[in-house]
Amino acid sequence: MDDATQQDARNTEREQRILDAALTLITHYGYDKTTVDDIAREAGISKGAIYLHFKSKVALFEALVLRESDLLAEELIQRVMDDPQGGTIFSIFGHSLSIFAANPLLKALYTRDRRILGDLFRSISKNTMQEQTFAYGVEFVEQMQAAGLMRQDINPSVLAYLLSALRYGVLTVDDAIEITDAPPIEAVSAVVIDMLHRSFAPEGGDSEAGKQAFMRLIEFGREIIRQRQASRAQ
Amino acid sequence: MDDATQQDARNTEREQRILDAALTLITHYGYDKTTVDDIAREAGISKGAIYLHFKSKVALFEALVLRESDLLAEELIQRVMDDPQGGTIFSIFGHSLSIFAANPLLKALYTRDRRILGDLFRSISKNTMQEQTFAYGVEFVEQMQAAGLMRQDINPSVLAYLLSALRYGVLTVDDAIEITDAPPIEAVSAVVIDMLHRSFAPEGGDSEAGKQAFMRLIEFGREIIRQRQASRAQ
DNA sequence: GTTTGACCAAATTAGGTATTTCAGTCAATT
DNA sequence: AATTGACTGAAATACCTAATTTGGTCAAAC
Repeated sequence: MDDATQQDARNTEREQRILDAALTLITHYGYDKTTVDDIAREAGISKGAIYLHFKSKVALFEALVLRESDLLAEELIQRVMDDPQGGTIFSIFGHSLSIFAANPLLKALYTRDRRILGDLFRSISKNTMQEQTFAYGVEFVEQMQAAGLMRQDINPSVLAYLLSALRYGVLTVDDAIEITDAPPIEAVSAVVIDMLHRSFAPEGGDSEAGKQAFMRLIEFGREIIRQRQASRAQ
Repeated sequence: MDDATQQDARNTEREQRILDAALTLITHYGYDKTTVDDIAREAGISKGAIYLHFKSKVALFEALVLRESDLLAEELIQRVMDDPQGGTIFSIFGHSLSIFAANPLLKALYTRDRRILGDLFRSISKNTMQEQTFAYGVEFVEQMQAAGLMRQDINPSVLAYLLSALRYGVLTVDDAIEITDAPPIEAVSAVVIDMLHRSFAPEGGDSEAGKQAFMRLIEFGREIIRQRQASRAQ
């Protein structure tokens, strides 16, 4: 390993340390209350050094979101592939529920949680947020229906709305409604997967074409991740 | 009709006018921004007259919630009884979704919408809100399971959580997530009912015992309404 | 007997100023 | 060359006081 490469590795390592620090502080105190100085101290470096890696506080936050979002996507694919009953779009939905629930930053982003996003709540557009959070829009549902992964006799905009509502609801009810002893998210996800499968899986079981479409979907997801990582490395 | 009765009728008529005025203004401008004077003017009477009917602004609001909540319960029972496919707990859930979505005040109460509740957000406890909004808690689900109206092989606290999340999500997603051309709530409710029925109805179709339990549930609801109206009339 | 609206105290808001905080820079240090 | 932290201007916050609003009352009007 030559000097330049070693230098590079140390650089990325420190960048990750900065992002780790930012993640801890922001998810705990919120974006507004977390100062660049706080992040630097938590990462064990000076404030100036932060600016050797990120051109602004917002840029740092965006980099953090990208990192978390890629990690989540990778973990999601991993879990779906590992799940013996995982070969459906509904299992993707369910596993993503679990993972989102466990990721305070992306959960806050998806649910537009002002307590954590602070001022960013206004400045980041709804679209930006959803791009990073794998929304289930109408177009997506239509594609799934066309690919034979979802029942085609259900109005796609109704189904898309229902999936969004379900996801948003599971991630946010307990903020608004008093829930005595909330069940573990994994248990909820499992029931959700079963429910969606019973209700919206195409009649007649898994077709070979369906499985292929599912694998194309996974591959497509991986491709997106690769592209984003490449464009970030420039 | 003697004088006293006529007087009484005029009195209730005016009380309803006040509540109508309050409903319009509060759902439009929020509780804080709506003054007692505003309500009086909208109802075409003086501020003093308001206090002949309600001892305070909060008492007026509480009376409004009770009225709306009773009306909603009556309409719900009506719709469920009118629906040819209405004889299940899931149709109650679905119809209540539609009716809640169409009732800005109770929707705001259930979703704890600060924009409408204003200061009341803090002063009204979570429990009070839910009492008036027909929550689907664990105990309720357990009762439904015991009565044979819901599958018994599903963890009641998971199911209760899921139902709450679904309801909360459907009523609030569009506040947080960009939804292009949201479908009509009736269409969503229909799909929700079908989904819940496929997923959580007991195996083996509607039993006679199930139907009886359902009718007991309806009768129980009516009884609650009667009691509340009686206690209000004193 | 009813209903009104002027009236009051309490609370909220407006407006303005002093103080502090903080993102971002860069000369000095290592 | 890499890193630091004192420094700066802009922005947010705290603080104060004056002005306004508003829930609730009650003597006067109807």
